Amino acid sequence: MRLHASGRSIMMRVMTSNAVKTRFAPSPTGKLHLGNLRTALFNVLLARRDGGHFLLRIEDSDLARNDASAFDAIAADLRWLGLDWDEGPGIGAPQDWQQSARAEVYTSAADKLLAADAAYWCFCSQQRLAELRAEQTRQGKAPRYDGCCASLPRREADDRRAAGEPAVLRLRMPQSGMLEFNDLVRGQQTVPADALGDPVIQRADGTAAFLFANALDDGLMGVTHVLRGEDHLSNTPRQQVLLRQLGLTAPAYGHLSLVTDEAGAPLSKRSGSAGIAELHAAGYRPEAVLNYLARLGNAGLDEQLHDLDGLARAFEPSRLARSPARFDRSQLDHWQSLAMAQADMASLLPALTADCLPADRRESLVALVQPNIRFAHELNDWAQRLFADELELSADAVAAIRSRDAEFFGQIDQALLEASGEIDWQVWRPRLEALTGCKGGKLMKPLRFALTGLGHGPALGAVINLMVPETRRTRLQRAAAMAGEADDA
RNA sequence: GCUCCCAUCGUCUAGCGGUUAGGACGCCGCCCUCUCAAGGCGGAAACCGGGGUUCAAGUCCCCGUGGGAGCGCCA
Repeated sequence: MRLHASGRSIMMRVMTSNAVKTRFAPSPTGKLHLGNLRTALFNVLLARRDGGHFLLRIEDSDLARNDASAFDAIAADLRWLGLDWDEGPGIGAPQDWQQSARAEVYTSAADKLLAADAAYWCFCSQQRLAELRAEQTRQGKAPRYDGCCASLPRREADDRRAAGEPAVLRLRMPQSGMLEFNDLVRGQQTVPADALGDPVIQRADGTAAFLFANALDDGLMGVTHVLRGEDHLSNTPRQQVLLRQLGLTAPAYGHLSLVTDEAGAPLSKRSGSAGIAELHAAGYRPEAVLNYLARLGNAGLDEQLHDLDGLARAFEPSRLARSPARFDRSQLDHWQSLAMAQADMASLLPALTADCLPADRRESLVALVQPNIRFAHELNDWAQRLFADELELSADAVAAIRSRDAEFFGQIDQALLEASGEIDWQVWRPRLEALTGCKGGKLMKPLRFALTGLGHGPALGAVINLMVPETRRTRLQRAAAMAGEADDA
């Protein structure tokens, strides 16, 4: 795996000393979708707002599902959007941010919990657990561990383990009372303690379960604020108990509502249509995606396109929506249009790959059509349209051209021949109107179609100036021929 | 089934007891323009239902309904 933090991130790390630290902790099991990405973004915004750090932690403790290419894809997506991390891949040792490199950390914390009797060995077979769940479900009760092994004497448990009997480690949860915490976005939360069973924190193979590794790392790494999906809401009390037993400070948690697809169904790792890589490939600009996502389920921002710092300034977790938010392509497109309108030349030129135009007109073309396009690849359509030898004419174009006669195009062609260099459309338009006897749209529409094949586009005077004179002639003569045919017919 | 979360225009949302229920995207119309885009102006469009509390409820409470999550040796 190759991961590098940007220079800017390293600078941030050195220059900031604020205690706030947020994190994004994906497991490399699939690609990021917009919901994941929004979670990452919100954590970045919170860190930025308070001048804190953002940590990218790779949660690959479950080795079987680890996937190096997924890992790279996640990093690539985040980097594309400029969501750089101050701590994580590319910075320091893997032990600082990759769970598969931290096995000893989890083992030693597990030992501590065991020693404090905050956790216990459970020898229940998977079969027994399955039967237990089935029975509980049948009785209409919530399926959860019944505490069968909770009171096993430590001595006996140790003997059974020594004898090679497989066992998992479970965390002792309070049996009664209420578990409370204050959620950054949802406010005060209360869960009855008896609704929660004792969760497995270490698997039989000795690896740490998600609940455990995730909370422990937050505590150990000094994470102060965690914004995560609402699917973790009910994990929170367990993680808090866990950290308390270890004497670690739990971060403040805030739970974000889901992002659903356009049909209202939950986004999955398989939702290809809303995948980041797909949006990238489709030509969406990172600023557009960022500005759209920053407002999804979030109010309080103005209608301007902002960079990360601008978005961060107005970020406030308690203002985040608690209800699910639906992905809406037309709103993303709106931000894409704004982003395109404000894009700078340097970021647009690489997208212009068509080679049918003179090198010295590349920038002029971009400047001319930028206000008319939504995606950079459309530059190539315009390049073809204005500079290619061949121009395909639609039925509409043909009809518009045939609405004038051959003389019309011939006159314009001849007149334009006399023009040298830049033509001043303020002068030339009235001149052509007088020459052809056609005013306004009667002149412009057929001319536009003859020259570009389209009925709309940038100001025609500018289009004419940008075009190569020979191409202009070819097209006018072709139009004259077509109009002539119409006369004959 | 149990526990928890959620519910305002099609969509994203403002609203934190008294509002002509506001904005944005999209849509429609007009203006501008050769045209498109942009911009300007205008329009259609919402409080899930039922009970309370209150002089007054989108706003507070309860019950429904609908949606979602969790209840795993997944993360």
